[in-house]
Amino acid sequence: MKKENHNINLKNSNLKVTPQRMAVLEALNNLKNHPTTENIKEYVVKNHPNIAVGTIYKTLETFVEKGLVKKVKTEKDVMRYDAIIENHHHLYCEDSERIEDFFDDELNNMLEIYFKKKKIPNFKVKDIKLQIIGTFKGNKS
Amino acid sequence: MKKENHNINLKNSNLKVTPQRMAVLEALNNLKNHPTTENIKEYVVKNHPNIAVGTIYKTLETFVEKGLVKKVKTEKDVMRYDAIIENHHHLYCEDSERIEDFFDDELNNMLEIYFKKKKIPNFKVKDIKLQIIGTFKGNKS
DNA sequence: TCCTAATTAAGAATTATTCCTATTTAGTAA
DNA sequence: TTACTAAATAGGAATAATTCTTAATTAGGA
Ligand SMILES: [Mn+2]
Ligand SMILES: [Mn+2]
Ligand SMILES: [Zn+2]
Ligand SMILES: [Zn+2]
Repeated sequence: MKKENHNINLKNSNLKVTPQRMAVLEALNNLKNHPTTENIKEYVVKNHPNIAVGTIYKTLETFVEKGLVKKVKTEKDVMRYDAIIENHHHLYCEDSERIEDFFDDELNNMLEIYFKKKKIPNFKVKDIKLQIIGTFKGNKS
Repeated sequence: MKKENHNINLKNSNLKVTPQRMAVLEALNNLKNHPTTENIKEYVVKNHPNIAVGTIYKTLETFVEKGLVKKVKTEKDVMRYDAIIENHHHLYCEDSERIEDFFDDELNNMLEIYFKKKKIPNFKVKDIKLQIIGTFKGNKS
């Protein structure tokens, strides 16, 4: 994703375009595996050695509020972020911190149809995400 | 769930039966909404005013290790625990901290069949959990 | 170019959780 | 029963992630 797009995304959200925000957006788009704030800091610091860590926290919070990024649910004490906004699911590795994206339109359709037919009493479904837990075969975990 | 069962669960896990562990188990079984450590502490303290908060953390960690309870994935900074071990899904309220259990064998079967047929490359599925996000209608949120 | 509300840097403060260690205790075996 | 000992707990210090505070800086508009 190019700088132009970041620029546009920020403006669309009524956010001032600052070097710090551009840097965090770039980190989010380049880092895989649903980065922690720490991961993002490490990436950003390369080009912006003077950025304050509080700014990164604040920036991420702002981005979540504006819907530019999403938080990823985990059972750990560190927050992780997802630069991909479109609906998708996650593969959680049982023995490492690896979390991969999983896209599957067929699955989404199946679930949509299922829950359209079978209502949940007293609950209005807005979104469904799968946590697919298991292990990655082969390559680096 | 009666005290007898707690007793048995602990012994089966090779854990000494202590008043503290009994109390935490009882709290877990009585508190709904996937309690935090704080919730559990508040409950336990009623009958065990002298329990140390560190003991509750340690006890919960031990229970998770032994598979007596599970952690619940959230995007918050407080851990939440689930006394229900059998496979089930969760309804997450968008506007509150409410998380309810959702059991659905038909859904589980559908998913099992789906993923049996459609393999995920390089990933061995062990477990699938749905996060069903939305809002509760009516009653107290 | 100037103005000002928004943003940032820096570091203190907070919160949840973990760690440490002296003391206590559950379970076991004499 | 009693004594023993590994395991568990209490109490409090330490840590780690995150949030808060405030003075200085800056982006974007007039
Ligand atoms: Mn979490
Ligand atoms: Mn924390
Ligand atoms: Zn993702
Ligand atoms: Zn549950």
